[in-house]
Amino acid sequence: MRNRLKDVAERAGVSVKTVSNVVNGYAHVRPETRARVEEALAELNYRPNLSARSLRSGRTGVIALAVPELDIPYFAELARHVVDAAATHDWTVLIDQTGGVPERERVVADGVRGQLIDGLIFSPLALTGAELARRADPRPMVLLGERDDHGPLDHVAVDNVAAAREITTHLIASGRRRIAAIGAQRATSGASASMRLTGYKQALAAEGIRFDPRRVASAANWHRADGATAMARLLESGVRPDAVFCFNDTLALGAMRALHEHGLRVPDDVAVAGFDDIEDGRFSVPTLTTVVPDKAEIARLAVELLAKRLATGSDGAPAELTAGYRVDLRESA
Amino acid sequence: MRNRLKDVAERAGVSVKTVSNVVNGYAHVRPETRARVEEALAELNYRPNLSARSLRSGRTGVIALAVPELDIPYFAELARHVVDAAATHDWTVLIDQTGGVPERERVVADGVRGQLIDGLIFSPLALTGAELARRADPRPMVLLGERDDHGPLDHVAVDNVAAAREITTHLIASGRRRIAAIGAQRATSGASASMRLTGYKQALAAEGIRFDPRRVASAANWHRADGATAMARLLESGVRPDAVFCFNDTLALGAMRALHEHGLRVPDDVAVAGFDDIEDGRFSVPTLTTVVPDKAEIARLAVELLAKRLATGSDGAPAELTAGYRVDLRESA
DNA sequence: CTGAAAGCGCTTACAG
DNA sequence: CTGAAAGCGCTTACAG
Repeated sequence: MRNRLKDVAERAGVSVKTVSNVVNGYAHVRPETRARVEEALAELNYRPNLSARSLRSGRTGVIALAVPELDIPYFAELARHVVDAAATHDWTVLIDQTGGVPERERVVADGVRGQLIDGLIFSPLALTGAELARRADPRPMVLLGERDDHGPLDHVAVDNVAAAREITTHLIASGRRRIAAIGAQRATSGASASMRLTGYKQALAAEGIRFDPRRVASAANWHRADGATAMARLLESGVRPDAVFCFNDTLALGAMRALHEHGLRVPDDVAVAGFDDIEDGRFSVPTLTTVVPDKAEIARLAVELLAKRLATGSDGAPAELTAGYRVDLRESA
Repeated sequence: MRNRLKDVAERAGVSVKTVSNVVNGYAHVRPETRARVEEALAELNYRPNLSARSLRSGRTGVIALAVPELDIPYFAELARHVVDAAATHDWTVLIDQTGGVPERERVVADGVRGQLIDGLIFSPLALTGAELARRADPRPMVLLGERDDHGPLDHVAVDNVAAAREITTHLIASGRRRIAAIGAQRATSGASASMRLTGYKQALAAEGIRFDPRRVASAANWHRADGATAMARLLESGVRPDAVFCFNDTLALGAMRALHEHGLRVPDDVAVAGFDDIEDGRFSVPTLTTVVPDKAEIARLAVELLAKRLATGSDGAPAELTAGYRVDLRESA
């Protein structure tokens, strides 16, 4: 059974143009004509061929979201919000996982998708702002996540320095002095790590606590296993923290696990704070004190930025939008 | 800057056909010609227009994965494996979230995507096998998740009854007798719940333990919050379980939280077992004993089934493939 | 308010 | 080994 516009037109006894008008909701179609067309549309179960439509119109109605990994809860939750926000524009979201691997990030930035997508929302880990700026793909791209080197690119972020400072200040205010940090990374892996480290240092300085680099544990990745390893390393190195600020929640959950294995209680012996507000942290034992970025707002702003570029043909100065956050005090600190 | 096949052809001084041959890797192009074309391709930064290509070929190279929610860790982990498996076929994956809402599931099954996708991998919750079988979309679809009523449809599943029986038997073998179950659902929400309940009952019967319906708590959804609520309800109802089999890991994590809030220790007072092997359960305190379905195999089998349909033009009897699982004994039971 | 026709960029028989 | 040309299904000026 064929069911092209042409077949519908023949069945309804009108021209292809008229069927197209009805399908696309244009006004100025006589009610009787419209009814006949709609009947034919239903009878043939007509579905527009999106390839043909986009070949003609230059738009596919598909945007891509590229994140390091979908099974990192933060990105899964973010993806869900992006899908929801995109739905308000009738856009479909195609999800790319880069693994944070430079080569795969480059491929994403350079538009491997060919003309499959209208635009890209990208959370890069490895690529620098300069590399991103000289991408070969002309389609609009919105960056997610904090960067210190963003070139002339739209981007949406949360004030990571302020948030990290605020939650560290809370640890200090609750009487902790030997505060460790987990999650430091070499500068190229996005800037979240360095900004959260900066906020941590600022809080210490403001309260007159000397920064001790031995209390900072790096983590190449931010999975639970990395948090557990880093915490164990810290404990076994002789540093005796009474609190630890983990740069994300999965690190924190891993750190809590390691503390448990070392016979230490949270928060009695060591207070633990995270960043991201993933669902796990609301049900862990103990529940996790964390920074709650407004993920829905991040997604909404990113999608709207893309919509604006798509509407204006990519003109205009790059936008730098900031989404809100709050610190949620729970049981762990 | 235009960069169609035609522009490349003009620059290289050959016909469009020859450029197409080079782009698509067909043999029989003279080396000098190939070199000239490749140079022109690079100079113009040529990207094929996927809309045009698929309008012509009838294939888009995109498959869809439809799951209830991406921020349910099991589905996020599964999605990651599907994306990986699809990559081996050079396919891109577009992800749909249905929320388990009947109307949205119907829209997915009936192929709203128009001709955007070549096939669909679908994990339905609300739709019955009969409803799925009479879908309006001719493109191949592979079902994920256990069903008792699968019509003539390809599907990939894990033996849920056996797995549930096995983990419940472990609880009994470790000396528990008052074993509760959390996660029962009315039949329409997929069949995972009813199959896991069946396996649970079979294990009790095999060991001569009377089934007590008061020990079964239902959960409309399977999030952590639902597990916590169900566990609390069970504890407050006067049932005094010494173990609980939760129908998935997020329920189990929520249940452990509720047990903690009621001052009960896991596993000393109450043993807890889950299903799914999400990453959280490997780092929770205590770590979670669970059924480990082979998610990579599920994804691989589903993608291969789709590939086969796509290759044979959808002919052939429906396939019913079973992926493996194992029970992983950890600290909670 | 409706129709006939061009053209989006590609692939693919068909010739040569 | 290479070229000229048709056609995939749609949208959109252009006529009427």
